[in-house]
Amino acid sequence: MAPTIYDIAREAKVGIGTVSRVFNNHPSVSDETRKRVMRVATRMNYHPHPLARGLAQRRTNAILVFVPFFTSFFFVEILEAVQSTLSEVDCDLILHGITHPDHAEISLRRNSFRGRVDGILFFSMRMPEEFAAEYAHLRVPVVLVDTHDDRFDSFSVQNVHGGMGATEHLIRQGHTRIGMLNASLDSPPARERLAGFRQAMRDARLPLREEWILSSPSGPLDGFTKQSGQALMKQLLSLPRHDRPSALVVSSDIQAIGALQELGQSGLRCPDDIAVTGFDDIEIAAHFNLTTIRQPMSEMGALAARRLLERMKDPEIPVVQKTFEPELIVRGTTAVPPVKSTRQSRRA
Amino acid sequence: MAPTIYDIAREAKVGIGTVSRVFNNHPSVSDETRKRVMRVATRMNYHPHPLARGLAQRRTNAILVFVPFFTSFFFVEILEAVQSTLSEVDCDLILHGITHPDHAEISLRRNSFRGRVDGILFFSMRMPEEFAAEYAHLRVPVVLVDTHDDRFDSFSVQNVHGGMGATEHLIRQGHTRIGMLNASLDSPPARERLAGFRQAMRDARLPLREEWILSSPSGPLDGFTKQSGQALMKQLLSLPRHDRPSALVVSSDIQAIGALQELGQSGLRCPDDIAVTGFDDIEIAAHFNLTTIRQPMSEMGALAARRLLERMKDPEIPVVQKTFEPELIVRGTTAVPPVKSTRQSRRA
DNA sequence: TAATTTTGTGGAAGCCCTTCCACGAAAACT
DNA sequence: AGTTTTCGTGGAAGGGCTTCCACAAAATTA
Repeated sequence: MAPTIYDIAREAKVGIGTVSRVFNNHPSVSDETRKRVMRVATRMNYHPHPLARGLAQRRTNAILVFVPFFTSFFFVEILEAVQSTLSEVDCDLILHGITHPDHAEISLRRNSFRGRVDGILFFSMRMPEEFAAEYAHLRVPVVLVDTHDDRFDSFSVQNVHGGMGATEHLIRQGHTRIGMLNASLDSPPARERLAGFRQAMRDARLPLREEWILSSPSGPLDGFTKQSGQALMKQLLSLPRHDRPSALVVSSDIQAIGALQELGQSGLRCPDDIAVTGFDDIEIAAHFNLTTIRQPMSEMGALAARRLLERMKDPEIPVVQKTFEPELIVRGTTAVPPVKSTRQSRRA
Repeated sequence: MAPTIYDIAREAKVGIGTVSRVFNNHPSVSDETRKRVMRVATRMNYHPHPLARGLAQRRTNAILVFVPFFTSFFFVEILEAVQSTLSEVDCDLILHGITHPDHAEISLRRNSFRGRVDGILFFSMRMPEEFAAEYAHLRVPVVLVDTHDDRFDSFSVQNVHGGMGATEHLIRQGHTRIGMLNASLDSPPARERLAGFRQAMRDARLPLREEWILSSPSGPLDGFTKQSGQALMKQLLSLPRHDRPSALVVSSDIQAIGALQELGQSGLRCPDDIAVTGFDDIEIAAHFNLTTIRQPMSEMGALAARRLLERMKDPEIPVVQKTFEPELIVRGTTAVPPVKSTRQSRRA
């Protein structure tokens, strides 16, 4: 069997405490002893048992990450950032990919209570109240990203500004007849993006045409789907030609892509007939040449992970709520009509 | 603090052994006692400590998954499949996303030795020999996916057949002047795909023009990158116009996309000037309308996870090497020139 | 030189479980 | 009736570590 600390102690002719101290970089071990222990440990291929260590130290060196699998696009980027931050402190990442928001609860219940992990990183979903209350009360280190709760640190993007930014961009392009295709209003981000849109329109004294402001019904993924985008666009195109907007703010890239497809199938062109903006800047947005609002997912992931580590060190630090400014990424779907964009040459 | 088994035993007026038995569904506990213990446990919100349990049972209920982040495209799909399989048995997934193949070694060294996990799932990378030997010797349950080693169970796609399939498809389309843009020959899959290409060409008695068979130099990701595809295409296009192939088998989608971009920038059209096939069927392949060879990643992930669980139950079961037949997905980049494909309408 | 402080070390106790052995009571047998 | 088997249970031992207290030896101070 694998050697234990006792084996090393015996071989190196020291006490077990000393071996432990060597492996924890405790200062009060003489250089000579330390070297001797290390030599024996290397020879015997000794590695401290993580579970035993965790049990004794009352920590696990692992955090639980809840990500929705269905937002597969940024989530890779996020995970990458999170992991690279965690690896600096040798902390494991236990992944719980949630395929349906309701599963989050089950997943939380089964895991996470006591000692399994030292902290939780929770992405893009609302944490069920039962757990939120429990965690807040027990001071379990929890950090939220792309979602919000007063009781926990949270990192999210300024959705209102994003909605405004997209709208203002279209206005600057000369559009005055602007509509919005939104996800379900059940989703806080969707509501915020809509608020930004309305605000920008009001600020520019442009008319808000309610029949141009369409939202998904509540449904899977709160309507952040290609199907939803396609359906909403179809609904919009049922309006008579002369009574359509010339530009649309869409509440997510994935919906925008659905909308673009519908547009294409109706023989309409983007941006010539209708300009479109997305939201998120997911990987394929660039390939669709989609103007969009970028969320700094990677940055948010890294900062959130770092924050979680701090909170694990000291659970009493005050809660912070940080918001990020989204960034407008201008591409072909909002090119000013007269100027021919270069996207024509970029096809496969 | 959180209640322990002792607290429950005291409250329920039973011994600790009994409490433990209740939580492990041990049969020899009377119904009455079981109920009483459960009632107390629920009231006190008791949950067994996973680390203590792991230490005592000598297992962790966790497996380590190594995935290359750089293949971000399928990896989401894989993880989803793996996790859904694991969740059936309440096993945790510790994720090690590798950003660079060399990191795998560091990651393996730090983790995985002894008790941290019960098994390892290793994707798409060659396992460093040092560990392979160690694991094989110690009978650590290891399952490989999209990579191969005689000492471990492995699940991978028939790359040779994939290469042949792509080539044969082009031949059926009427192409006779066919080349290949390959990743680095350091990579076994790259070599196998090339072998398939050569085989198909030989079978069809078509000439193999070595100057049309280009491979990436060894480098980052073994040349499975957009940059590599772009560079190889550029190199190919440096041939005089009349001396170019009319179709190219490319060893991965990501390279194919790079190649297509280069093609576009040179004012050439696909498939009219040069037809292209990819490999993998990553998410964006569909958006590029890329004909490709699909790997059943999700299926492989699920089967691999299941196999790992079996091996964890019984490490002595014989090693199996399963290969999957890849599937040809025909799209626009190999459309027969005369027939106008529908992809023209599908743009944004 | 004696008294004090510092340095390095050993190992018991404790972290929270599981598992096994022992044992009394009840049930099933002579 | 006594004897054997079964059932349900208690709790010690053990899993491999950390941490703290005690203590001897060495270094410092008076």
